[in-house]
Amino acid sequence: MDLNQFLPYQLSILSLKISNGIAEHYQDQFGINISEWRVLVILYKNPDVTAKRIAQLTQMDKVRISRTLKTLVQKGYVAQRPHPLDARAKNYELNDRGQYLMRAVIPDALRYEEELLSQLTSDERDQLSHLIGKFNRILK
Amino acid sequence: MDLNQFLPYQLSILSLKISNGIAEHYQDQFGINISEWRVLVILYKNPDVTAKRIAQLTQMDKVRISRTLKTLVQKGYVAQRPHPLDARAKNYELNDRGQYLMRAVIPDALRYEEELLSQLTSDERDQLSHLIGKFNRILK
DNA sequence: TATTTTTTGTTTCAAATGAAACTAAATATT
DNA sequence: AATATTTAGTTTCATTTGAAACAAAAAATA
Repeated sequence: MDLNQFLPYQLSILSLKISNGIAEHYQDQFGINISEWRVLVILYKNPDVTAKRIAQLTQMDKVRISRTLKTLVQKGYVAQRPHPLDARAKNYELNDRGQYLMRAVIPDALRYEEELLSQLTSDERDQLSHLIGKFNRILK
Repeated sequence: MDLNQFLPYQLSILSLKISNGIAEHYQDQFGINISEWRVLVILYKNPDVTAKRIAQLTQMDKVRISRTLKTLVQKGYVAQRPHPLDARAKNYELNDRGQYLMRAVIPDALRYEEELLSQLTSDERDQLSHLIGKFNRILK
């Protein structure tokens, strides 16, 4: 009964450790916070997403998503268009400025990840990505 | 350059997924929030800890720790005593009520973890615990 | 040993957060 | 078709959060 090993606890500490370091860097370097970063990643990968879809993909609160999208539109990184099938929803996508931003941020992010992953063996890297995938499937 | 695979991002989503589910349960069942839970875990494992030590162990902000400890003392789960060597600091430890609480909470927490881990193979479980340990060493 | 710097922890205050209530539209039910 | 229910997203408001300023003690330096 070793609580030091308690998984959710360990995982949240680990996740905090990693994102604490990253958050400050993003703010200083690009003027975006973690919420904005998460939403930008989704928008970068997905052409037309609604707030609901972002909620599903990020596990973020809908209020937070609503406000983050508003900010990103105000900052001029994101375009919003009416949803063709649902008048309540909007489709969001990166505009040119957003694309440009992401092309600056991503290499930076990947460099950080690289630095972290370089300290794992190739087997460990495989295991890690396998485990993350598996957990995400388990947790719906 | 697959951002879906971006580790810090994946990890924070995963960690959120897991703790979102847990947080509500702890609040309903035991009236404690995640901050309190984290500090209680530390106090359960360590006999005499200061706020500083808790910060090191949990990655939590010092203001949050200060307030969480105050709450836990008020709720009657934690005793505080002057630090023998440093008049600025205090030593904290679970009192009887705190011990009693943890003996109720822990089996519950472990049951949840069990449920999660039962969906991994024995190899995957080993890999997971190895990886968490390794990351924690890498990240100081 | 007097003075400066650093460390530990708390308080203040402005910003971030999210539950609850709300609007408006879509879907289901009668 | 009319009405009720559910869904998508926003606003309000009370709470949580943490940066910055602070107090007090310890450690370092002169």
